[in-house]
Amino acid sequence: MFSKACEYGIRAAVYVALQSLEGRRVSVIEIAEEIDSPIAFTAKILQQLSKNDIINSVKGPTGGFEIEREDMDAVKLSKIVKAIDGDNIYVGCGLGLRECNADKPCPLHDKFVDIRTDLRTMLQNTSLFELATGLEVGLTYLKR
Amino acid sequence: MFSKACEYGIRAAVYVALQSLEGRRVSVIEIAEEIDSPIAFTAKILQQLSKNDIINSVKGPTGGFEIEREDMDAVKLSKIVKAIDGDNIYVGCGLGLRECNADKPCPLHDKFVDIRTDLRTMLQNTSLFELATGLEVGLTYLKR
DNA sequence: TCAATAAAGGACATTTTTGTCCGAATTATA
DNA sequence: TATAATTCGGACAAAAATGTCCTTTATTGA
Repeated sequence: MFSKACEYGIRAAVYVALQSLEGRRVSVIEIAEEIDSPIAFTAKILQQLSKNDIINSVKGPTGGFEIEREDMDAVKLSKIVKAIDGDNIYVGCGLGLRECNADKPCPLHDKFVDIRTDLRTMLQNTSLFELATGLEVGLTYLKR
Repeated sequence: MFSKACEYGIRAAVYVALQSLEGRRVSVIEIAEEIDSPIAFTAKILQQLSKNDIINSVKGPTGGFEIEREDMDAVKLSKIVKAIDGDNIYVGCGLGLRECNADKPCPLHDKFVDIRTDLRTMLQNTSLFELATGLEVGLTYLKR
């Protein structure tokens, strides 16, 4: 569904949000540890998130990654997915046709439209804050 | 969503079904031409489909691929997807966690369950026959 | 100012996916 | 029986995704 990079990216962003709620800025090493991901690869992904204004990065001692409380509401999953995987998941054709649409549909088009729309809606409506609070309360997990 | 191999596999299977409805057995070359896919790669995928009893293959002159009318009903998309991509798409965790379930859910678990279930249901309920007939009537397309 | 800390960035390595090539096996038909 | 058409199977090639390493840059605080 999502690429590995995107999975790590979402998990990392949620962890950063959770810690920012506690007022803590976190390092790549801590993030990778807490979401169980390869450190250097995670660092690359965090750079992408930072460049796409999804999280903030601060260099130097006491540096790390963080996200403002208001951005947690503004940043929806769709923004993260688009930044890392592009939007082909919920825009492209299920069978890989370039020009698949209601006028010239692939055999799966109609059946796919609903699922794709549900997925898009879910990603566009789910904020980082929402996901972070579930974690905060101990209802959800980011590892294993 | 699906791998390229799986996209080609579904398109190939639908084309074989369509031609079998007309009583024609088709070659790899014709299939690749009609679904706009790389020939040799498509040949490998057809082998997989054949080994998984999704389509039949016949060697030698006048040989090619075909599928029985009754198998078109029995073969659902889920069988093709499982044969090529495995069932991780609609079974695995959206964020890549190995042990994600209702007891120990990832932050996206609840929101993903519905979409994943819809996808699984759709794949399990859609037969090759159904897809082939849409093509036959000229309502859908396999190229571009 | 200097040392230590942390992200940024580039080069490289590994693995997986996608794709190609070619000879072997099978079989219809002349 | 010989030939040609076709799939099968293995080895190889290329591209993309995943992952690592090391140097540079920025910044803090002693």
